[in-house]
Amino acid sequence: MITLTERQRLILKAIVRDYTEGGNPVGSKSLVQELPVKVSSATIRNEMVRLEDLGLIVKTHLSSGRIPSIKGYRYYVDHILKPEKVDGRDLQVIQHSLGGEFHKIDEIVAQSADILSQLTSYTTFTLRPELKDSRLSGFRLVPLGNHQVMAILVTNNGDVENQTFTIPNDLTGDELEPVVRFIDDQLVGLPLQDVLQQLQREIPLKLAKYLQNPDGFLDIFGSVLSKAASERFFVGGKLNLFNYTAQQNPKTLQSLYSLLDQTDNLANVIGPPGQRIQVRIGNEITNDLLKDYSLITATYDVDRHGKGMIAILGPTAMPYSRMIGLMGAFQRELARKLLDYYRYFDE
Amino acid sequence: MITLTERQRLILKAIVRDYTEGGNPVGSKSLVQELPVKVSSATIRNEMVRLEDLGLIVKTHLSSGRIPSIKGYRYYVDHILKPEKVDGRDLQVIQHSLGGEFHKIDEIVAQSADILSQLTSYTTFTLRPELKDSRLSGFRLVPLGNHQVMAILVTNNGDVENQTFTIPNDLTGDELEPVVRFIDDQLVGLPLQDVLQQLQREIPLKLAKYLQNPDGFLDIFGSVLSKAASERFFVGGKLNLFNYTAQQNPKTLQSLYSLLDQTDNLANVIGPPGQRIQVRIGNEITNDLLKDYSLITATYDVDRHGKGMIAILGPTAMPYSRMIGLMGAFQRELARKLLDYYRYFDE
DNA sequence: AATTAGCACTCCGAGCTTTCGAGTGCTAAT
DNA sequence: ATTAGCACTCGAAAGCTCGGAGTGCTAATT
Repeated sequence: MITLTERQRLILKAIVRDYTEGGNPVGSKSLVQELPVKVSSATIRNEMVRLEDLGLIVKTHLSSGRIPSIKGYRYYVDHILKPEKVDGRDLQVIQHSLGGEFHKIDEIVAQSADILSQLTSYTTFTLRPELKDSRLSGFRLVPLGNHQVMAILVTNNGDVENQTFTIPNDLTGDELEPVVRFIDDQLVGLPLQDVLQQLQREIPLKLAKYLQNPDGFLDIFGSVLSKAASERFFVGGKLNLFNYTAQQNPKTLQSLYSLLDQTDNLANVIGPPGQRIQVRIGNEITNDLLKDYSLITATYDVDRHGKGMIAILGPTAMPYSRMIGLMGAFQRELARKLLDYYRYFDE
Repeated sequence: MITLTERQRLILKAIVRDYTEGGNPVGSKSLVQELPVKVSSATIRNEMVRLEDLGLIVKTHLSSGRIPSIKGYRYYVDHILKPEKVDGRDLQVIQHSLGGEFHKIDEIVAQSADILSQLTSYTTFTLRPELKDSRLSGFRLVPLGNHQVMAILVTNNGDVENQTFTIPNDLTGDELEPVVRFIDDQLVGLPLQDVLQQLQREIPLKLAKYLQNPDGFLDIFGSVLSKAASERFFVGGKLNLFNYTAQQNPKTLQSLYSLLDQTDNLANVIGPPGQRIQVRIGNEITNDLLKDYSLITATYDVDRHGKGMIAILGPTAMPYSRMIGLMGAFQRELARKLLDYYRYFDE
């Protein structure tokens, strides 16, 4: 456990702030003017030697100013930083953008990623409230004519998933009736996870009683079901990558872009829902591509409708204080909006 | 009209090829070895002076080798180039990727953009066969319970568009019946364009006979309808931008990315369906951001189901011959696949 | 014991110079 | 009409200088 004197903390704080704002290593002379205590540059230099011994700041070369190390950011975030009160205008932007009418959870969550990236100028991810606790509340097969049929799956949370299939022969209501009855009797009310499991074994057996050849139906049902039960990430502000990654080589940028396009990887990056707000800095992120970035994640809680996540990806030199304040506000607003949305389906 | 001697054409052709492959300005000495005719470097230099006077090649500085000008590429494409026979493996990739089973036109067309970008290492756009000639062949309102209703629109080409709406009160079959009857009687069979027009004036009036308060329904119907009637572009290989644009500054790259993300702009870039294969080079493209790139567009024809487009965006120094050959093959394969797909809905 | 002034030392980066090689245009000879 | 020969040009890479910002250390001061 590292303990710092008050003056050392002030110096570390000032170094973090200066470097984050200006992007240049910070020297002892410029600190003299900024510190609230009156000391000479030589004293600051002596203190900096101690901070460096503790591994909190480093030099870029033998006679350069100092920049915070990962450990330094860590200490700053854990022990110095106070979340900034969120700006009134920012709050207004959030409330206004979430204020409109939405017809899908996914729309709200996708929109959230965009707002957050706009407010931060960084890249953001959002994950909708987990689907694993959702229950199947309805399934429809709508014949569209022309050898097409649309399968629609509805959950108790109001999520709707659908897919159109082309089939060899048109279906009639009579053929569908036993299938629909089977679903209603046996599966409605079960968590999607359970249905997904049963799909492997029980369902084909049971369905055999109702249908001659259940394979076609199983494909359709399984496909919509797994679509409905899969996690979905939304990414906002991909273009912002260009802004905070300027000095890097283009290959790295390309890899990053590619990472952000494969949204199924993002689950590993963000990690499971956890404490309310979490900051991971540099190599604390379990992905080598992101070892020079920082990731702020937050879990939002929509009561019994599950938990979701929001995340901000940016440079390690990031205005953490503002970001964390913003995250807190967003967390609350999003949870509130979603609760409001879910009210429809609770009655 | 420019006329060149045979030797001049050979020189221009070699310059285009060398520069396209190597990326460096081409000098007289290296050409000596490559030309099929035996001449000295001095002779080539003399010829190059003439080609430069005609504006077909330029120097990057006073004593550098030559690179083709836009006019030079133009001449090459129009008068020298022969489309390369498409590689057997490439053809196999195309056929295999289009060979699978699809449930939507859009899936096929989106997949096409990906295949083409993979084969070319460039960025590609595809536009599905125009929807404007599609006719409305069905409309459904499916109550999902929980204050939700799904609107489904089907066209005679088998396109299905759907959207879920949250409504204040649950609908019953009885309430929907007159609306569905109205659509069937009055609108089914009409081109989507016509329906869209009527939506402004006639439909609200006529609907008043059937429904007390038609506004809610009009919103829903209009929303799905305009979704169904809108053009949609698919972009493939956005990441490839990083490869063929390396030397450019990152700001340009960012703008380009942004352009490709706003797919509604792409209609202007690609232009209307036209001749079968068209090459636009540098400033011939009506978009300043693309003035250092080339665009190859092709129109594919699916008989009475309309025409669509495919396009390749790459550097001006592009292996045109291979690209055009590939474009031709792709054009045919895609048209064939789509015809095959449409067969279902023709019966 | 903590702080500070003074100073020699380090290193980066911007700008300048040098050098090398590839390429050109021109002239005169073939 | 073609070619050999040659002086000339320019860019890119490598080497150089120099100023500025910053450091650590020592000795003096509080």
